[in-house]
Amino acid sequence: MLKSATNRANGQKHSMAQRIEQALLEEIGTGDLRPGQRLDEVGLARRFGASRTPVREALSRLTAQGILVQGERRGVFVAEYSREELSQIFEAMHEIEAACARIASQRLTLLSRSEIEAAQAACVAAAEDGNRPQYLHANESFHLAIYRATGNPYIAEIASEFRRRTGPFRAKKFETRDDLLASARSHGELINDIFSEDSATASRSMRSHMTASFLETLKAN
Amino acid sequence: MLKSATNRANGQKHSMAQRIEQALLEEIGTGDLRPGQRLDEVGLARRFGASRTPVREALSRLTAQGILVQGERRGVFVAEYSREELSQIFEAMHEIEAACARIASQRLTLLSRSEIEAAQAACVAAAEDGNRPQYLHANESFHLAIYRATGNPYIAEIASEFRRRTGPFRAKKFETRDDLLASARSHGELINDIFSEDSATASRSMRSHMTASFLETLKAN
DNA sequence: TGTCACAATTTTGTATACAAAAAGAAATGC
DNA sequence: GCATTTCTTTTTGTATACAAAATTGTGACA
Repeated sequence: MLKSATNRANGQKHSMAQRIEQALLEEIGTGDLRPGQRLDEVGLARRFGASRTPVREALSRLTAQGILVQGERRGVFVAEYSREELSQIFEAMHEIEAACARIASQRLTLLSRSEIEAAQAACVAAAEDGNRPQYLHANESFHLAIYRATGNPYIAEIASEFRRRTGPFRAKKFETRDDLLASARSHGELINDIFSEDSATASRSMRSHMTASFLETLKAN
Repeated sequence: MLKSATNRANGQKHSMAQRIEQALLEEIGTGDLRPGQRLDEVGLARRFGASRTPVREALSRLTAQGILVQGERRGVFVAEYSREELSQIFEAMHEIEAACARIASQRLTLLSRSEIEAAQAACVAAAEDGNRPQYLHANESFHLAIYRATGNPYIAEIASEFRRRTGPFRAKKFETRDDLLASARSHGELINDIFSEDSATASRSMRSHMTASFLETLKAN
């Protein structure tokens, strides 16, 4: 297959490698690709109508981010964590998220306040509709809005990365409409504390939100 | 060039792509490759006696880690940060390192205590000799020992990553023998506080160590 | 002298080929 | 029947080729 059939044949402005990376990230995030599942280079290449080269590049980058892992034997797999590992990852997230909440509460601007509130409104709407995929998306936006509110893209990036890594595990805990409503309520309290302009309160509140989230996640896995 | 000339021709058990990644990481860490410098694919390929394929893989992974950045125009560059960006990165490190110190102080084992003490002894020795490269290495080991003492490989990895990213900037501040001695003394206080078994003290002490380090780094850049 | 067009060059992304290594399967010996 | 060896198949890593895009260089023309 010649180059001419790759880039412009579809509507994307990104390279094939980037598109594959995004697509895999999406499928892992939504749980279409399960933890522990093997990713076959030639299979993916066929699926995306590309050669192994861009597939390899995508896998390599996802591996560098810890989303995928190089198996002991052969092949690349969707990262799979034991309860012990999951607890360590959540401990790390716990720390980062708490720091984000503290910094965000110290630096709130009108813009970031609005973004957080808008995201929360979307969460509530999706929860009331019992629309799971929409809630998952709104929930990500909500946390991203808090990360952005820190004004520090480096912390925000770390936090997002952990969120991507734990996506498939956290996703499982949103089964019923009540799960969504409970999560949205929890957001509400969190917002109050972040907007309270007392950074210690904000940080403590985020810790408690994360602890709850972790317990739910453990139950669902 | 055929494959037979690649893997076993040298003494490494890693793939060419991994060796290139390591080599570049090393050179960036020591400052041989300066921030802002362009990395040419074909040039690197020639230099390592390989083709563009493994070079590309190495660059791609280093880019995913934020060590390198994709230039606006063409080419991949060693990441270069403005004072503003540097301050944001140090803020993030600040948070992570403080969390590490706190957790480490809560979980100290005989082993991790010994590792930290051994690393510090190496720092002191290198500082007294005025041996800069050796001090740089011992300094890394010291901080790595603290990260390991958290018992949490995920936090440790984040902390290490930041350390790699800021390596070339921090390295500049160790010019004279007195710089090394001052840094080693600062470690001494930090150890005392981490070993004090009061995690709040440990965290506060690390914050002050990092703040000092940041000020020194800013002066040197 | 400046600017526009257009040719030459470099750089990037992808495809394909192939050899080494590993895993799996079949055959051989005990 | 089980262990060991040998043969196949799959998978991985790398080299090379090539076309599209971007950059640079060059010259014509106003």
